[in-house]
Amino acid sequence: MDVVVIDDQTIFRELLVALLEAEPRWSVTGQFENGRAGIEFCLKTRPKVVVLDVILPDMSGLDVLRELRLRLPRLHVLVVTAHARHAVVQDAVSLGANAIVSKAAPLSELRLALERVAIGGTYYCAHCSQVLRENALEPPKANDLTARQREILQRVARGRSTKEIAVELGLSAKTVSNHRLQIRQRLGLHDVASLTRYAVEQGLVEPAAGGNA
Amino acid sequence: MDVVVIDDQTIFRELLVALLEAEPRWSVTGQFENGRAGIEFCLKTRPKVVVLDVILPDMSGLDVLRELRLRLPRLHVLVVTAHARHAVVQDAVSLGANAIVSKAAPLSELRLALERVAIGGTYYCAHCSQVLRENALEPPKANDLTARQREILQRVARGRSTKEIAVELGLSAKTVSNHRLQIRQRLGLHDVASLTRYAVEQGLVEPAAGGNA
DNA sequence: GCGGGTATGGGTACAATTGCCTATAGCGTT
DNA sequence: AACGCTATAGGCAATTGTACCCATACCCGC
Repeated sequence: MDVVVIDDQTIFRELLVALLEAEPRWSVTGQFENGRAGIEFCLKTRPKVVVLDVILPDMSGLDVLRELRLRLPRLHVLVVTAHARHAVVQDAVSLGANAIVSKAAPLSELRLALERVAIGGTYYCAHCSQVLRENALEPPKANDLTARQREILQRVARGRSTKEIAVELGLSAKTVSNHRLQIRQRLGLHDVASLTRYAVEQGLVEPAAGGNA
Repeated sequence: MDVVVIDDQTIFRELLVALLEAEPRWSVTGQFENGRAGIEFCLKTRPKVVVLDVILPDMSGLDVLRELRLRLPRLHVLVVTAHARHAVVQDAVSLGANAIVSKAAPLSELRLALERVAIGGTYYCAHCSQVLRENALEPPKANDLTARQREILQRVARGRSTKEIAVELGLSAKTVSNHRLQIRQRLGLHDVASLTRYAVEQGLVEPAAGGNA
């Protein structure tokens, strides 16, 4: 069974390839550390299975997945991810990943997922299943913020004080304070540092500390 | 040769263990996904070599390294890191890591590093050597932080309060408070949000908020 | 219309951070 | 030996953020 591995962590990638090559059932025809080269190779050689990491240097693994789905609909894609966050898992499934496994899952789950996708099945690792269930149960806005809240959060993550935000937005300091409380409760993050990292992750602010004071 | 592996990415860890166990020269006596359990095991069993990841859920791999160095000076530690940033590489070397290998390096470098540390040698992967040379050439920048300050900053960026940090490091809350003041003055960043983004940029913490399962 | 969520404001009390001062001890450099 | 830097620790006052409570007003869907 032909397999292509796309992951930028070379050691991880080579370890995985070694594992696969050790079993006669698998044959790794190509391994790549960026999305573009991996896509080109898949278009040319049409492997049966692709093991795809989410974090790649040139593009997101989810973008790779989208492109592969468009041009090779019958390809089986197993997504592996270091950070099995809600948004990532949900997006991967929505984009048609046949399987998704967290790198924090035991190796046995990865093996199982490989066998499943090889025969056209699907597999979601235990943690990802949990995430999917939570997403399905809770209305989609569960971990989403309103536009106003994002506006506030963005400024909090830029280091603005409650007063400054109030002036910038023409509000009472009390209103901003209440918004901040709402945000913290909704996200379950009760300190500025965690809120900031969340904002960085969501792309609301750039990690660069300087330059935008 | 007894080896202990400490890495929170289970799949990576198990792949590495499988690789080591496949060679009679190596014997993996324990594998752990957090720093505390790994340290306890090392203190009890005194292995020859520890393969240590920098990113761990409970504490930084560099903190683990410091503690292991204090209590088991003859232990050989091979540090592996997903983000081979300047500060991380420099700190690892300063703390006495016998080898440091980026996860982006080829597997062959990891094997080589293992063989070197097994006989008491050292090894720095190509990229890490490059980083070390650059650090050596450039005089320490004015806005660089001391190891202690980075340790504090890392915890601040993880959302820890001054009190919590004091308890974690066994210091007075006042000392931590003074360190925080020093850090803010040196970086010219006078709020937690900016400090957090700086820490994210420097690779001291991951942007992921909350538990990064 | 009525309930739910959002946006807007206020009050109050407590916890935490901040800014600035002091001081001692260790460590390496000159 | 003297100096500078770091790490340690304390005091004190002001500011800020937090966690609760409350109210009004708007809009949307049932």
